[in-house]
Amino acid sequence: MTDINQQTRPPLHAPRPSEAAASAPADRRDALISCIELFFFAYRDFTGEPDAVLEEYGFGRAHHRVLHFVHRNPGIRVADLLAILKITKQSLARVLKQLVDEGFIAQRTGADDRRERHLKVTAKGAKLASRLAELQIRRIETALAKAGPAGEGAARDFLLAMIAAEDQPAVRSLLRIGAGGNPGATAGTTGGDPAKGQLP
Amino acid sequence: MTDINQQTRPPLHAPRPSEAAASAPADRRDALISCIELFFFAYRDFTGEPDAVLEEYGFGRAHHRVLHFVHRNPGIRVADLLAILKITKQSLARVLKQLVDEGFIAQRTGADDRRERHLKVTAKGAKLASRLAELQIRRIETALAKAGPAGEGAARDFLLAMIAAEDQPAVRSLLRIGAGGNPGATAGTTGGDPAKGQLP
DNA sequence: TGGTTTATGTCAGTCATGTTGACATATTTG
DNA sequence: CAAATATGTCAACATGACTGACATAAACCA
Repeated sequence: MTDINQQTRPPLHAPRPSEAAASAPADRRDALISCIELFFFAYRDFTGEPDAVLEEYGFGRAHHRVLHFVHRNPGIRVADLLAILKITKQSLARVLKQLVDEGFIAQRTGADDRRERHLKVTAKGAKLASRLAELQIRRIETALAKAGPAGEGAARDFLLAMIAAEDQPAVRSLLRIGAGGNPGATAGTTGGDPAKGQLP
Repeated sequence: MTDINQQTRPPLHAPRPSEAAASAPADRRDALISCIELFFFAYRDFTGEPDAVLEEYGFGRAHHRVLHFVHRNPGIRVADLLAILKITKQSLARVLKQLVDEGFIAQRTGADDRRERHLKVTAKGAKLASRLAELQIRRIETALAKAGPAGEGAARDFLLAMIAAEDQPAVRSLLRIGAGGNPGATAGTTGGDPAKGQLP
């Protein structure tokens, strides 16, 4: 198997044609493209460690997402989970059923509206969710540290701004985040009660 | 269908037990957990627009990744692509075959070593790759702008630091990135020729 | 009250993308 | 020439997404 880390060949990249010219925009474009790639590699490694743990339980990425958001939002309804994950109820059903059957998540009929199912993690589920979160927290903590103290806010602003504009109010509400670091940029959109209306 | 954006219910989150206590670490933990969620939402939206375009062609995420790295690394060998993507040759074969059959990628037998296949995009492939890259570039450009001018470097450092330490040399080389923004943090690891040895 | 809407669950089939394992072919290398 | 290497290919399988159809219970409303 060709290891990515032991090669004795010339650099992979032929200099791109536009690169030699004194073109500032081409350099700029290159920098942005490398951000695309950084984001790809970063996300892959971000999920890598949890995936290894989940495998011990016979779970996958989908289980992690469900467990995480139920852990973070005790009493969440099925419909809310679907809205957050943006998957179909059939997709959710498969993994949720496993998590419930194996005792990681408990369901309870809604008191107000008895059609609703409210989900929360069991002690067992909380333990696994915390273990997985710990791995990602540590990685993020280290990465933020390397971005510097001032860089932490910037990194958060960057991630938030990467989210589609139409989803941002919901995400801000879900995460209890105020207006972004650069006020004015989203002015006009920030005119809502941050704690109400976006997600149930 | 419950829309994520029109609800009239109380806030989803019950305040977590640890939240009321004057615990700085719990707040810190919460902030980091919201980064986990930001990263999840950000990556999903990051790939959302390209996915919609790819669908027009009957392609998926896997096709985009292959097309992207071939576009960025003309003449790349199959083995190198496998090392970058970290998938099996069987997985690669399926999507690569489609891209070749449909004229987006061309193969050429290696001049030095005739066992090797060197891949590059065709004009048609370059056009699609550029179109997809443009979508992601614009999103990143906007997001970096919102992180502020000083935040741009921080965001890049953050993403790079999110990558597993053992992959960083290879990624730095692939992206032609020098040592990270915070010198000293990775000191000792940075002692290599940046343009050689990591990837072919 | 009774019909409609809503929240949820479930069956059945399909698709995309990853995996393992086995094996074939061409070419380079020792 | 034998062994190692780079690539390709067949077959089977797992995961996690999708669509479409239908069932049930509860709430809402005219």
